[in-house]
Amino acid sequence: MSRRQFTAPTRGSSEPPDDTGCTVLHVDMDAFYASASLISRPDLRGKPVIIGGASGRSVVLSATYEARAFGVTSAMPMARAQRLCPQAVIIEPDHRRYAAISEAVMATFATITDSVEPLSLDEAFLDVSGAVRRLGRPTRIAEQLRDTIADEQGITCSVGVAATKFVAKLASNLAKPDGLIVVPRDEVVSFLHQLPVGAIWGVGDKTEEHLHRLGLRSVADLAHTPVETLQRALGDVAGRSLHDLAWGRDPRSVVPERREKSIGADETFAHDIDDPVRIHRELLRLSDRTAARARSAGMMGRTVSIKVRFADFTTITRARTLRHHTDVSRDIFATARELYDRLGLQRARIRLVGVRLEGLVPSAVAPIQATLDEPEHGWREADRAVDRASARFGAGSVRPASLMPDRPSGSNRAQRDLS
DNA sequence: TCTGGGGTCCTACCGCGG
DNA sequence: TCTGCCGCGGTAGGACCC
Repeated sequence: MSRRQFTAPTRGSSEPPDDTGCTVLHVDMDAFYASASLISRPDLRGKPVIIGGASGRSVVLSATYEARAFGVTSAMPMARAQRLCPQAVIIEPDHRRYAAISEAVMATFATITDSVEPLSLDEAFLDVSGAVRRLGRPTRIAEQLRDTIADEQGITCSVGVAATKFVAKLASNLAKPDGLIVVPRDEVVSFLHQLPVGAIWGVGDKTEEHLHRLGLRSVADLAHTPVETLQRALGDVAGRSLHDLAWGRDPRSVVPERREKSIGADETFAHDIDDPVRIHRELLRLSDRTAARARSAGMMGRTVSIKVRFADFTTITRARTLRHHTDVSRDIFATARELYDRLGLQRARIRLVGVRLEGLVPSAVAPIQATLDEPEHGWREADRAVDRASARFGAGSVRPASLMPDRPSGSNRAQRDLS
């Protein structure tokens, strides 16, 4: 495997860049889902491959660089991706495999430093300041990391090495695929100022458009705009933060083990629906899934929110904060259903519904409130029994009657099951 | 072109209590 | 008793990320 060892960002010399003080590494797997899927399909290496669902409304999860050459990008509707690259092989996502590889990669990170901040399955920040004496300079650590991951997992990654998270992240992005970029401390400003505003982490389509309207196209433009002007345009926090980032100022440190603040599930229907019974059934299924995931994470939440997206793509959310924390499917469903019913939708055409549990705290510290109408062995125990059965016989082996497939009954009976 | 699913963070607004 | 101010929690929506 020929892999780029390092690249200085602003000069073409082959001298190793000065990485003094550059103790933040951003490691990002290259086309992670696609690379992981190809481990078991080596015959597809070097060919255009798209990872995504086969159903009409799914989008591209990832694509090999060969498919990207045809203009296929992640989050693009599958139908469009297939039009752009009809010869591409489509592979259904295998989330278990991705989670397993991610776990192994994170374990490799943990051998380098305790200070690992995962951002998602396929990327993380590492603070290697404590590892330099043991393992060598940051660039050396990054090289070793790339070799280890390639050897052990059979996939490549790109690494950015810098003094701050923000610059390390930009560097790994520019290093893709299969590269390593070090941004020496005294080159940060010149490195940043050559980039377009859209390269900044946190500047998406809307903000980029906004900045373009103000005549700001590069990070240098941003840096030389008075902070007050940016604050007027984007708000106090965003304006100040963008101005700081444009000068390479980023005080954020690597925070290991970030705790999740909400857990939820949503589902886009294959076709827009307007049948309240089907929507209630979907809310039940999503509430069930959300509660099971909260229990498996050992968390309980106090706010239940629902999301409804209509056929025209407008989206609304409604939330209710309960008196006590819960991880009980029945409680979450009852609240979600009430929130939905209160919308008073008269057969509006709905594209997506979602359920989310927010304000999470570890179950161990959440006060458990027994309700007056709850039997001695209450719904929490029933949920736990379902969790145990699911663990033993597979997810979905036990579920509410209304979620059983191929029911011969009509909507009246389904309605009763939900109540 | 026609937009998934999982999240986080920010802003604005409102009602409430001191 | 009324009014204004302020902080806070809750809610809704939007932008963004992978």
